[in-house]
Parts: sequence; C-alpha cells; structure tokens
Amino acid sequence: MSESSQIFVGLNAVILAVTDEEPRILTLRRGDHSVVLPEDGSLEAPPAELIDGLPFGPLDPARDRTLELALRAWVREQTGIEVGYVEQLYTYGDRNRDPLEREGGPRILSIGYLSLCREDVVVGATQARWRPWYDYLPWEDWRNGRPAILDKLLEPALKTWIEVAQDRRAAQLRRDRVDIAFGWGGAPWDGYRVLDRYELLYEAGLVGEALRDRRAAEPEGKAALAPRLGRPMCFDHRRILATAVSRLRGKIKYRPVVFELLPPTFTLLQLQRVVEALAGQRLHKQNFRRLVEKGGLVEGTGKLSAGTGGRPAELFRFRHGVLRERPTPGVGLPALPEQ
Amino acid sequence: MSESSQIFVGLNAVILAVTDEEPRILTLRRGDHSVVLPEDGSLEAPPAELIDGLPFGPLDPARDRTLELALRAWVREQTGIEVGYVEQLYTYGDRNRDPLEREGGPRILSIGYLSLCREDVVVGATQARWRPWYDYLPWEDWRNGRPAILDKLLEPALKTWIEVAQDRRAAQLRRDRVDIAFGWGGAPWDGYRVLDRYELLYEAGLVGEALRDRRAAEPEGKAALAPRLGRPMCFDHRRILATAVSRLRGKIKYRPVVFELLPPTFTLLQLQRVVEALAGQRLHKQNFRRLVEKGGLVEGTGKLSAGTGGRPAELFRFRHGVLRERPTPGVGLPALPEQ
DNA sequence: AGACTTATGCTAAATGTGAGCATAAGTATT
DNA sequence: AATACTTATGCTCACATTTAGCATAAGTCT
Repeated sequence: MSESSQIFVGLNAVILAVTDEEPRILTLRRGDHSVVLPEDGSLEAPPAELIDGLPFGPLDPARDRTLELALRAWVREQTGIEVGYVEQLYTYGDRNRDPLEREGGPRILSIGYLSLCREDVVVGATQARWRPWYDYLPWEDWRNGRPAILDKLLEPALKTWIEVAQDRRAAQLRRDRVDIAFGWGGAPWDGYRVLDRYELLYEAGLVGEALRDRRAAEPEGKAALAPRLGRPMCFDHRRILATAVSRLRGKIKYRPVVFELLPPTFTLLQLQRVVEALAGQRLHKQNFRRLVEKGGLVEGTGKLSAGTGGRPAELFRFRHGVLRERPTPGVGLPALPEQ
Repeated sequence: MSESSQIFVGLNAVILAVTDEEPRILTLRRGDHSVVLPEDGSLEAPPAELIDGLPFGPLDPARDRTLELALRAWVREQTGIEVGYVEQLYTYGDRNRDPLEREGGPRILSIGYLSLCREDVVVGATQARWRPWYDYLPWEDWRNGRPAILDKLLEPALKTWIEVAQDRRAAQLRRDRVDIAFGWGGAPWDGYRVLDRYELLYEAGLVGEALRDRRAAEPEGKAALAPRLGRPMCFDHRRILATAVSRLRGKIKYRPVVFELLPPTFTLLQLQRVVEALAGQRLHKQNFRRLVEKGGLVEGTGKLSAGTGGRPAELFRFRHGVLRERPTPGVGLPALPEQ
C-alpha cells in the first residue's frame, strides 16, 4: 500500500428522537468542505459557508476496541449524549462522492450508524441542534397528504431530466427508475424506497450536494437552473440520513424498535404518532390499536394518562415477552392509497 | 493519527450459487492466521493449518474508485468470476475478533459483500472451490426436519453454557437469548436469526473460531472440551457468511433477488427448490405456485421443460413489470411449524 | 398395463387487514 | 348544567391472504 493512499475511517451517526410528533436528528453546523481532516479529532472550519452535518468523528485504531465504542465515545464528546440503541447502516467509500478526496488526497471511508433516543435526552453544551429529518427529505412526509414539493418542483424537474437523456434508450432507463422510485405511471408510492429516491435525485442533479460535487469536478455547470430540493448536508451525510430512514421504516415492521423512541409508558396514540412520524403516513387508529394490542407488543399498566383533551387514555408499556412468542414483532405499514 | 495505527480495509465476498438444490459459496483454502498482510495484493500462506476462507482482498485506495469496483476487481483475479449482483452486508472492525491484530498491529476493517451467481458460472484456474453453506452452519438447514446436530450437540452444550454462568442473573440473560435465538421454551424457530445464532455460539465458545481467538489471548483454555459446531473459517468469515444468510433470507421476502440465482427460464419447482435451499425449509408446492404466479412475479413462456420424471412442467421467466406494480415483490416464508 | 413421478387446478377453513359505526369518558364552551 | 368537542375504546362487516388438502393431468419407469 503506497504512502499516498492512506485511508481515513469516519463514523457518522444519525441520532434520532421523536418529539412533538416530529422525527428529529442531531445536526452540527459546519463549514462545508473545509473541514480539516481530523488528525487529532478536532474540527477546524474556516467558515466559508455553514452547512448542516451529522455528528461524526474518526475511528482511532489505537484506542477504540470496536467501531461501536468509537462511535459512542465521540458522540459523547461532540454532543454530550450517551447513546443507547445503535445500529450500523452502511459503509460508503466512493471517491467521486466526496469533494475532499480528489486525486492524491487520502481516501475517506464513512460508516453510517443509526441511534435511537428517548425524547428526554439532554444535549450537552455544544452547537448540536435537533432538526426535523423531513427538512432534508421533504418529499418523504405524506402525513398531511401528498407533499406539495412533488408537484411543484420535483416531478417537473424529473420530467426534464428524463427528456434530456442522451438517447431514447437512456431516457427509458431513467423513466423506469423514476416510475418505481416515485410511483409514477400507476405504480404505488413505496414508503421504503427512501434511499432510492435520494440517490436518483442526486444523479439527476436535483439536490444541492450534486451541484456541489460537480462544481468541484467541472469548471462551471449549466444545470445550475435545476431546483435544489430539501435542505442540503455536508459530505454524503444526507445519503446516510436517507439510508437511516429507509432502514428504520423497514425495521419497525419486524422488530420492536419504536419503543426505543418512547418513554417507558405511553398511550397508544403516542405510540401511533411516533410510528406515523417515522413512516411518513397516517394510520387507522382502531386498526393500529388492534395490531399492537392483539399482537402482544404492549400491555396495559392500568394507569391512566393525564389526558390531553378528551377521555383519558390507558398507559401501556412494551411487552418484552413478545420477543419469545413471535418471530417478527413489529407494526406493518399498509400500502399508501393512491393519491 | 499515529503511525502505529494504520488501517487496512479488506473486502470479503460471499459468492453464492445454488446448484443441485444446494446453496454453495466459493471458498479458498488458506493457511489460518498466517496470511501475510496484502501489501501488494498477493497472499502468502506458510501453511500451518489449512482452513476455508472467503475470497477477500484489500481496498486499494489509489486504484479503486468505488468499493464495489474494488471487490469485482480482485474477485476476478482470485477466482476468475465476473460477479453480477452485489450487495454490501456489514463492516466489521472489532479488534478482539481477529487474532492477527493484537496490540500494536495494524487495524483491520472488513467489509462483507454478498454476490449472487447463476449456476453456470465458470470458476477460473484457481484453488477456489464451491462448498455448501450449510457445512458451515449445519443447524440452519431444516429442509429434512429438525437438524440432528441440535439435539445431539448444540442444545446440551448451550444448556451447560447457561449453567456455568457467573450468577443467577447472568444465567437468566443467557437463557433469554438462547430462548429467542434457538426457539426454546415454546418460542418458534425463526429462520431469519442466523446471525444471532452464530454470534451466540461464538460467545458460548461452541465454534472453532472462538477457541482459536481465545487461545491467542489466553495461554490455554479449559473449555477445550466444548464441541466445535460446523466447519470453521478463517478470520471472521463465518460471521460474514451468517450475515449473508440472514440478509438473503430476509430479502427474498420483499425483493425478487432469487432470480439472480436461476437461469433465464425455469420451472416453478426449480424456483421453489432454490427458495427452499436459501430458506432452509420446505414449502407447500401449490401455495408457492399461487404466490409467485398470482403475485405477478413470473410469467409462463409456453414452452415445456424436458421433464425430470413426471409430467413436463411449463417454463417460466421473471416478470420484470412486477417491480412497478407491487412495492414488495418477493416470496414470503411461512413460520416454521413447531417441530 | 400398472406403479410412480411431477404438474396443475381448485376449495374449505382460518387468519389477517381495511374501513367504519357506535359508545365511553373526559375537557371546553355557553 | 347543558352542549359541543375531544380522544379512547369496543365491535363488526367485507375482503384479501394464507394454510392445508383433495383431485386430476400427463408424463416416466418397470
């Protein structure tokens, strides 16, 4: 292995909590692309342009015995949070994705993690800040019906992208991908394809990061007219976020991970709202109730909640025993109705 | 980052094909633990003891633009195979898992991949060899009923492991994990928990790798009496294999990946046998047929197969259009009946 | 010809899911 | 205190999916 090709390993964390029925992730404001490579773990940012980023830090091969321990260590340092539930998402290592590592520079490998917190986590004295994850992926939130951004910006831009393909065959390929990812042409909207959609938008040059990366490669782009959908993030952090959303939406179907986001006892509506927040869609109340209650996921405590309006609701808790009864305890999501 | 803490990134591939109704992976025989770190991509093996390993090679940060390209490159070099379908599994980086990297040595990160091939792949002139994946995980194959190894070796050994726990509380924790992973105490056997089971057996010291890793750490173990279940592999390759099996069994439920393992046209029984081979369980023939046919996963070609015994079967092909019709086209597996 | 193999069509029963009606039991308003 | 409004909870009907078989078709093997 040559000297010029050192590898840096960064660990990135999507730290999620759901407060006020809104899924929020912890972000830091950083100088875009100007972050000094963390030789000593610190982050220098000649503030060219501040942009959101996930908490992240290097793997210190000498100190950290496992990747997860490394992650916990500097999440604590950077945000003051002691994370509980942690799950690895994906390892990204494309050279062209990261403007920092053009020819000759060190290679950066980023390993994405997802961490789930309760609402009450205290963020230490840092510039870390909670932000709704749908700020970054606004087309994913269907809780109040079809998101406006789809018709106003996204779909017209994608239509253009299909039209400007090199030839008819390339256009057809683009078309097929869009059909499946965004549910065009009668295909249903699939809430799980969050990553597909983001990657497609990146390729189509419709997210800020794509323009940024191309600008670094080419002198000046002509596609500067395209809309920049959603709030951008530095490096490939938004891709990692999209991976996290995909994974989590998939996982709540068969593992009781939602409860990591809730206090020890909760009402069924609270539980439902959290699931809806993650899924980005509304659920039928009575059916949801039946699902989690008959499914053995929760058990009543007998106590009633203070009540936020109407009739007081019973407080429930997660039923640990369900793990040994059913292979896949979770909340299945219905297909989104044609909208 | 200090000089002493270089990071090496290795890419490992579980290359799978299903032939004769048996899932087989490509393995190489290597000298265990004595593989010289691949400075130049070659593998020196002072043959202490030959052991199976996955094809693997380093990421060359200078050459390989993406991780997947790197993988494809040296899978070609090592085995002569041009892989088609490739999917990343997980990145492992625990220090204690790898006997090569005790104190002071370089840190090794291994990124696992899964690749699916058609039966007819030609393996180049190497020592690479196809081997049934159930050789490594024999307790996972329930196609001919409950595997004998469970009652003969595995469960007694686990019982002992529970008993020798430090205290009552620790024993209870072990018990709970075993209950869920292996379906004790009325819990059903969950075909998807392949990784859970392997990790548990590793911790319980019931696979060869655990003994190997401990032997390197401690002078001499007393647990040498424990059975060594399944065929061992070098490094943490068996863990990667277990990850692959888990992932694939999960994925066939909602993505039509099985077809990567089949020729372009096939009979429904062929398809069923491949699914059964992956799932490690038998399926109801008529119901399987209805599932894939009514589900729009396949379409008949009108041609008949040569027939392998009885009445000739129609040849089917994968119906690509299903991708745009249904969000999750795949073959769901029924819960294993209590055995 | 008869036994055996695989393919394929069909159905009854059980289970799961989607949608909505109806009632209960609180809070807010008049 | 009565009324409107909120949320909670029980229940039902229609429909889709799944499980487990029965039954017949159309080949091969002896």
